[in-house]
Amino acid sequence: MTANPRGGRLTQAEIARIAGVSQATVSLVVNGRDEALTDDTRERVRAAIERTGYVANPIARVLAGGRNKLLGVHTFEKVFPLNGDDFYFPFLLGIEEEAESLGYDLLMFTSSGEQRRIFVDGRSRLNLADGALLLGRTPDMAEVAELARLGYPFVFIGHREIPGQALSYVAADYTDATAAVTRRLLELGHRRLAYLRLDAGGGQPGADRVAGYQLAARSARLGPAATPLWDVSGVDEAGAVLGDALDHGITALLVEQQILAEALAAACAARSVSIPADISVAVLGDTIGVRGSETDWSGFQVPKREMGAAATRLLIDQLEERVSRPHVESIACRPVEGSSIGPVKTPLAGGAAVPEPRRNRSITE
Amino acid sequence: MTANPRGGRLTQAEIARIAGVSQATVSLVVNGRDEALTDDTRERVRAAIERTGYVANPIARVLAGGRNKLLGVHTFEKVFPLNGDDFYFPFLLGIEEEAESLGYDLLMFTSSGEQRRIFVDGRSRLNLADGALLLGRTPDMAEVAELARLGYPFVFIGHREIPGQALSYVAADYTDATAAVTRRLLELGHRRLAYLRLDAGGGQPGADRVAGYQLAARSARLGPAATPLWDVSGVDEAGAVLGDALDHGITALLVEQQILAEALAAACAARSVSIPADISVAVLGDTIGVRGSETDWSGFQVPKREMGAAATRLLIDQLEERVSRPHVESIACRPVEGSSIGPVKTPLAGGAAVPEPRRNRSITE
DNA sequence: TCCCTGTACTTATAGGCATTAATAGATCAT
DNA sequence: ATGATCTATTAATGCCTATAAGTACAGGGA
Repeated sequence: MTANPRGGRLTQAEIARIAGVSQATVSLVVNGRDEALTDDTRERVRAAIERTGYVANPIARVLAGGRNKLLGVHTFEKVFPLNGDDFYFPFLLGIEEEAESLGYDLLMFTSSGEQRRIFVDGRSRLNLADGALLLGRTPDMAEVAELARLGYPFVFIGHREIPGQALSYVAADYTDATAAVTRRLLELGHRRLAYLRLDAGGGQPGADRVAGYQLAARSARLGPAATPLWDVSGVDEAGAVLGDALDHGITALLVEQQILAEALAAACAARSVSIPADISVAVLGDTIGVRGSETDWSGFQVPKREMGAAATRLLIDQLEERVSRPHVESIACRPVEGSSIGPVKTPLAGGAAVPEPRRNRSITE
Repeated sequence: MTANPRGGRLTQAEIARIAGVSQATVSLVVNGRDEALTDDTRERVRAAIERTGYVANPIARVLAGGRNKLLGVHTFEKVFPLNGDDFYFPFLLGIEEEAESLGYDLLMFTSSGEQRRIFVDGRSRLNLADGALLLGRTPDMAEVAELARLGYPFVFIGHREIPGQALSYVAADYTDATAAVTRRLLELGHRRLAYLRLDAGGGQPGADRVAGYQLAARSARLGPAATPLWDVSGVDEAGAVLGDALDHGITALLVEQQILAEALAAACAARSVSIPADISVAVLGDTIGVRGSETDWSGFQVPKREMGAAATRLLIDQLEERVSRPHVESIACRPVEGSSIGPVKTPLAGGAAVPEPRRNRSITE
């Protein structure tokens, strides 16, 4: 709170004194509820505000039950991570742009620990803001559920579900995007595909992608056996996975994480296997841990910026009661043509199921 | 504000009612100032708190305390820029960490336009926070001066001066760091150096670097003529600059912007000139516009994270009146040994001044 | 008995704002 | 002139907590 040049704090009472009106009148002007006021009164108050640079104290405002045009941003991990990972950056970009254009400021909550908590001692500091945007790869859903139960307005960025609790969220349509990539590969003549993911995939977004993959496969009358799902436990397994794929006549890979695709590319280079001439590889948008790439990967991109903007818009719409809560919004992913997929090399007579991989490549579902 | 499950809000007054004491007594227990209380009273209050799950409302708490534990962050350009430039990122990292550990949250001000304004309609939203951190390559110093005039507590990240106005800022010691790099080159036997910068350099930080360069040169009894300053108008000029340098027997370059150094590296590669065997190149910390590099540049790094942390600490110290305002802090840059400088190839007999470059390479000062 | 000194609390207030009920003043009809 | 009806503004209240100031009571000394 700024001290005014003359010592005392800058409050509505002070403005009122300067303008020769009551504190209540200042409050009316500040909040635009000044229809009833004389132009003269309004102007005197405005002039005093202008001259002093007065701004309402958000704390007092919240306490008094008002709104403060502050949007909370809670991330379940550090916003600005040490390792230079850009995960949050594009989201924040969209959030900032949209908040800016709608006249809201951002309140970024800091909190210690790797896993950040909303509730500390049973209370949430989010209350400082009118509503909040929640981001994070590893949210504590118990905390989110509690927040929802309390009726606090928030929008999650990313598809999140709580059983028996409807949530507001803005999600990329991974299912649709993955289905589109899968169909594209089928169009190119591929009949033996595999879906690869690290560490059993990334929660709900991962599950959505797999759903799209299987959906497209079923539509093309490819059964589960012909469209396997391989869990890879680390990028160092890339070589072995590639071997398995080639051994079993797989001609196209859908890879959830780009970092895994990069490892595959290295493995391909080592064996003189060409992408896409020998094998097509599509990347499904997850760029965790990647900084730059030699390859122009085909697949799709997650519209992070748009998601951030849409979530911000949605939250503000809810706060200003233009949209009922909860509300879900879906954003299409940006398809990337790229150069890592191509027509199948030697189309096989369809129908032969893909055999089990040799080693610890488990097939899920 | 969290609602009590049973409908009414859970306040100290409510706890007091349950425990049969006054609200003030509850406050005393909550804040551990209960030395004067009977064990019995204390226990009754504690039991009531326990049973209801009451926790003090942080908002009312700060209102009563007069501070809101909010630190404003104002950037004179977009915080999250479109082009993926990480300029602000490391600063924010340090700010976030320090704010977190000192119990402050961050209020990021959004505002439209490329050049962001502190004052909109004659008022400053910074007042929302207890104090603010200011960042930016192109600050509007008139606005900063106005802020200082109003007595608003702020700390600038980066060396900034306003004539006749003392400011608080945390700056990297470019002068010292550049002097150190220069001395290192002199130790390696170089006697013909040049300082290269794009677009007439980067304001105050640029001026500080040049000062360090010239300081070290003078100490080594090299006059201005032997230590020229070349302004380069664009990276596409790198080839020509390199030609000039080689023609004139210059063996070491101090390059303000890494992006210019990258262009020089490309030019060297094109002419089969080796860095550092044929020419030494030191980079003076400015990484604007660079994403990754093939070269392990010698020179120094700007301690952005430390600067952010130090500025945050300084601001909080000022707010909590442990340090008087204004206050200036200097942070040493991290020297980088790197592999782009080496001993001079063919030491010349010293003393010969560097001739003027042929073309539009102007020598400043 | 009266005063004094603690002790164990309570009362009152501030902190800055939003909001509602109340009031003074002006206008109008009767 | 009197009340009725508006209109512009203010006084009062609540939000929840921390804290300074105050009070009631007990015990001890003179």
